[in-house]
Amino acid sequence: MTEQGATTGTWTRKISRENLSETAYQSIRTALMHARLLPGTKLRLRQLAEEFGISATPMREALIRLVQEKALHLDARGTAVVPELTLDELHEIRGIRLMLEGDCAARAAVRAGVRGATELKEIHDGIPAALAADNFAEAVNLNTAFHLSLCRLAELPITYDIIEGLWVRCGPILSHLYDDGLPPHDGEHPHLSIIQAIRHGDAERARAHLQADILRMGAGLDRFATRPS
Amino acid sequence: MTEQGATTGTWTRKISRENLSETAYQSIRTALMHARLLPGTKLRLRQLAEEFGISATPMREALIRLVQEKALHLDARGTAVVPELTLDELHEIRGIRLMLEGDCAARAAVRAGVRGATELKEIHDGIPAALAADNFAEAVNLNTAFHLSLCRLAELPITYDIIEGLWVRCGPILSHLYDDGLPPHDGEHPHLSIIQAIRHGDAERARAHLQADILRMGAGLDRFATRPS
DNA sequence: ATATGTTATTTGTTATAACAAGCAAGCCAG
DNA sequence: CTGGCTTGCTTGTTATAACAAATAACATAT
Repeated sequence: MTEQGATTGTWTRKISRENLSETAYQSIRTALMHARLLPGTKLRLRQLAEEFGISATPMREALIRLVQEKALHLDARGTAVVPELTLDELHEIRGIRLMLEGDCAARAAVRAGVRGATELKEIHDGIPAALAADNFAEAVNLNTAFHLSLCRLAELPITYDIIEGLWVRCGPILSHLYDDGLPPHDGEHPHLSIIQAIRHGDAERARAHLQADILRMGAGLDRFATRPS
Repeated sequence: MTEQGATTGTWTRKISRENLSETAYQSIRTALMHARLLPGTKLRLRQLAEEFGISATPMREALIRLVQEKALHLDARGTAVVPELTLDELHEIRGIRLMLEGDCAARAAVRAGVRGATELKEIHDGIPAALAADNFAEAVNLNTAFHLSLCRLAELPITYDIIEGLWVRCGPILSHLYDDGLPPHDGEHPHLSIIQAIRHGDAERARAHLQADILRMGAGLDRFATRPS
């Protein structure tokens, strides 16, 4: 038989002991983050379970987890529903992001340097390409990926989880950005300024440009939050 | 029969339908926050369910929720266990708290004013009293209550939830503070400085004193985090 | 026609049992 | 006595069914 020493590299891949609930959880979560589920959508237990081809128990677990991170909420009946975001909530999230993502940008500039900059550049380059093809959804997804990748570079796992949670919550309303494209920018695209600051290891410039980018994007979103401020 | 108009006032009270899983969830959560569960403790599904007098299903739901907010984590087998906190994690949490709680303090000073100050004073006054009675556990709980009440005064619900989540995660290691009492302070107790700043509506002074308090408490905790920094 | 009461259906909640994987104790062979 | 195997038990995972509450549909009376 083939011994372990007889081959180089890994030929075994981890058998993902695929948890049914975990899989369902990830599916719904990325659907939320990719704006494929609109605010107000009801996620019914048995119906969803059938669509996923699983039983109610693991389906319920997936929904519970999403409710816990407030990516969904339960209505009076107990049905999971994609939440609407009030203007107040949107502003509060923006405030938190300015602090936490700002911190990540600053730290990424110190820790990631050139390596991180190229990684981000690669992601960002897809945005103009997607826009040229009128593929707004893809552009928005890449924008999300850009921000999250940046935060990952900071190597602050707890901070990262918080930020990702905020993005999941905002996901459903990102679909509104499709309505009339991404907000404009004057001069160089903010992402490029961020990338350059990181490449140069300039923490404070990275923070400032990232915060400017958050505010730019936020302006485009404000109009679409539900009225009851 | 008695008509509705025949009585004055309300004689009906809302019947809160108590969820089994919700109750179990809250129980474990406050146990964690009050440092009654030590790091490394295993929470076995059936065993816990029996202790709570419920079946496995709602018990599992409670554990899942706590795992989701990282108040617990699952070992390789899938058993829920009270997590240990590494020094890195502790430091990261402190950094986040400096920002978010700092913000809450500043905003509380503006929005809560004198009203909030008296509320906080009432909580804080219990601390020297508890210490005088050698009741460290109570003193630590009051300290937690002080910080969380302060954050509630800022009326930033999303921020508050994040902060509370961090406190839950730190809960189990707070028990180490019992070992040799709360960290000392020179001069006026930091809480009193915070309260005064809030009473005067001085946002920046409130922020500064709160951050000083976080650093003071953090110093007492550093020694006890698990080694693998 | 509207309002009210009744019934049927939908939907979340909990309990229970079958299942699978891991771990430990014990047993047998060397 | 030790190594490896088997057996049984513990523990998480999933499916299913009984249950309870809310909603919707329908019928009836005013």
